[in-house]
Amino acid sequence: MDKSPIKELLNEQKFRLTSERESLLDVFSRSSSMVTPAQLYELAQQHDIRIGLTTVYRLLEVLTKIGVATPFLVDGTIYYAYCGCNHHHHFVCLSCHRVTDLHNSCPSFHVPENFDVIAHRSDAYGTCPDCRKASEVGCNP
Amino acid sequence: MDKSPIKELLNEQKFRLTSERESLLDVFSRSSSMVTPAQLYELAQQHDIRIGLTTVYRLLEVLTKIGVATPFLVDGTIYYAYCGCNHHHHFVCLSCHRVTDLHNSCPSFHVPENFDVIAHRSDAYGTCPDCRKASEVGCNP
DNA sequence: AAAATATAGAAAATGGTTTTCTATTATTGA
DNA sequence: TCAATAATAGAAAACCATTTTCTATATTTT
Repeated sequence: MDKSPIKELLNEQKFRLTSERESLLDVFSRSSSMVTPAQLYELAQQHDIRIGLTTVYRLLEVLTKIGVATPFLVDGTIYYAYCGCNHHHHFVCLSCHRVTDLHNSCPSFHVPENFDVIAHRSDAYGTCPDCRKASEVGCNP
Repeated sequence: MDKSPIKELLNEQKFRLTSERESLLDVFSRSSSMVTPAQLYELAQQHDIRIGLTTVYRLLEVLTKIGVATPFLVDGTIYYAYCGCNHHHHFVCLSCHRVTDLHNSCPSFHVPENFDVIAHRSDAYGTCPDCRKASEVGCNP
């Protein structure tokens, strides 16, 4: 993956792309599901990346600030999805938490006078093909 | 406000609308901003409603389950907005957390084959007229 | 009315997240 | 290049929102 655009975004706000963050970012960007900080920490360890949990929290924080990560609240727990550098919407599987990027056109919000829209979220939730199949097969009472 | 549709929704899942919940629901539904559990607890106390913080958490939990409350994650903290019984979208002021209901048509999500959309969220974030004015006036360096 | 079920609330426990502090590492600037 | 400044890493402790326990009370159901 090309990290230079992310590096630029980071630099704009005086954030540094250290080797720890770079490896962690690699793991994060390759994950097809959204992950909790603890899960990302776990993932990193499986890839022999030795970093502290604190570092994971801090990376997710800066990535969220620059828009490369997006936090999701599902059933009370906070997950982060890797979003790269361009705006899009998401389909989130409520069963396996896999995230599929959607490239629909953005909805138009008709807000009252003098309201200033500076961001929006527009995401779909449901069941992905795999989980759908699994639930159909496994449902044997 | 008419609580009977909410009461029905609660009953469907064997939840009870006790007097504590009823008063708390009144306060919650009249709040124009989204609130944290602690803030709702605070609000209740100001209205001389003596309930425990635990009860606030539990009410928000059941209201979320029946779709009458919606949790929002803003800057790492979880807020709940009162949503009543009909689906709509939201404008959230990032400054004062006031919530304005939007009644736009729902966006159409074009998902790949065999993806099953069962819910969606589509919300706008920005600055409300009051906060916009405040920031313009108060910005005196 | 009696039995079963759900709720209220205080107190304690839990656990995700943040803070603190020190040692490194990277960037700036003389 | 060599300081000086600023940002980061990481372990440990602190913090605090949320959940769990447990007992008493209230509401449904039978």
